[in-house]
Amino acid sequence: MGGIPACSPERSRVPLPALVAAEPLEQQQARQLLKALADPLRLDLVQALSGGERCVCDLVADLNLAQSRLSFHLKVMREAGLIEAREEGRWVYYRLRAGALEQLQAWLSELAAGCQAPARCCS
Amino acid sequence: MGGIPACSPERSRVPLPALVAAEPLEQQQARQLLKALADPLRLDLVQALSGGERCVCDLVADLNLAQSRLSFHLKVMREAGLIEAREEGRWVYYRLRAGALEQLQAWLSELAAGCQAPARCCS
DNA sequence: ACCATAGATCAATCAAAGTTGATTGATCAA
DNA sequence: TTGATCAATCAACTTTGATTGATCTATGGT
Repeated sequence: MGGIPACSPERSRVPLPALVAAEPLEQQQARQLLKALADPLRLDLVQALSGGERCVCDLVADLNLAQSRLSFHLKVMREAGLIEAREEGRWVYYRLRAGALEQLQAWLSELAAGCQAPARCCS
Repeated sequence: MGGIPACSPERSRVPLPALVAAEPLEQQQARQLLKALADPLRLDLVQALSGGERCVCDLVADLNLAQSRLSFHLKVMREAGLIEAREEGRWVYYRLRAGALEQLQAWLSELAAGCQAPARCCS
């Protein structure tokens, strides 16, 4: 039919930013990951995904929440690089990015390294 | 003069909640820690404290921010158990709680453990 | 072609966090 | 005692983030 399909902005399952391999975390990336984790619902999602990949419709059913709400939070997590998606037919499966978790651990580890130094006396 | 001093609510340097030893993190505690970390200014603070204890006046000067603003964020971090304070004369020194960082690492580690399981097919 | 389902997006609303400036209590030095 | 400095708190305001319901595109079955 007529009309050029052009770009279809809907269902835009693009890879998205995503973190690069096992590089040490930039502060900005760390912040996004932490923010993606620092929400009650998203923590429930992380928990649900900690056993392995799940599709959206499962998550909607298991956690008993509005689909648009879930979609919103998945997007936040995806954009932070905390999870990634895989499409299969009309379903989308999400899983945690183990690499992101490892990067965060490494980042925390560095913080902990020198934090016990005695105070420089002020004034 | 007259009047009972009673309790002085100002400068209430109480220990505050704080986490217990090296117990595994409850979801609620993890969330508080993550939220305490997931803010640009607080990340700068964490960075500043990662080299060791610092007093508030130093932090105000180094990061060049309003004192009340700093105080607000220190409180958030303190209540999350991410940092702890030590008073000395009219100064207050803050430091990162290494234990909290370790707990978070352990928590992340558990998440990463099983997250690579293949999808259960839905529908 | 038609309809049902999966899932993303948008606009509007509402709630939670952060910012600012002023004030207050403590502590210390002169 | 006076005055300066440190740091916590409060109230008013602004900004950010989450929720809701509606809409829209894909996909797949009939």
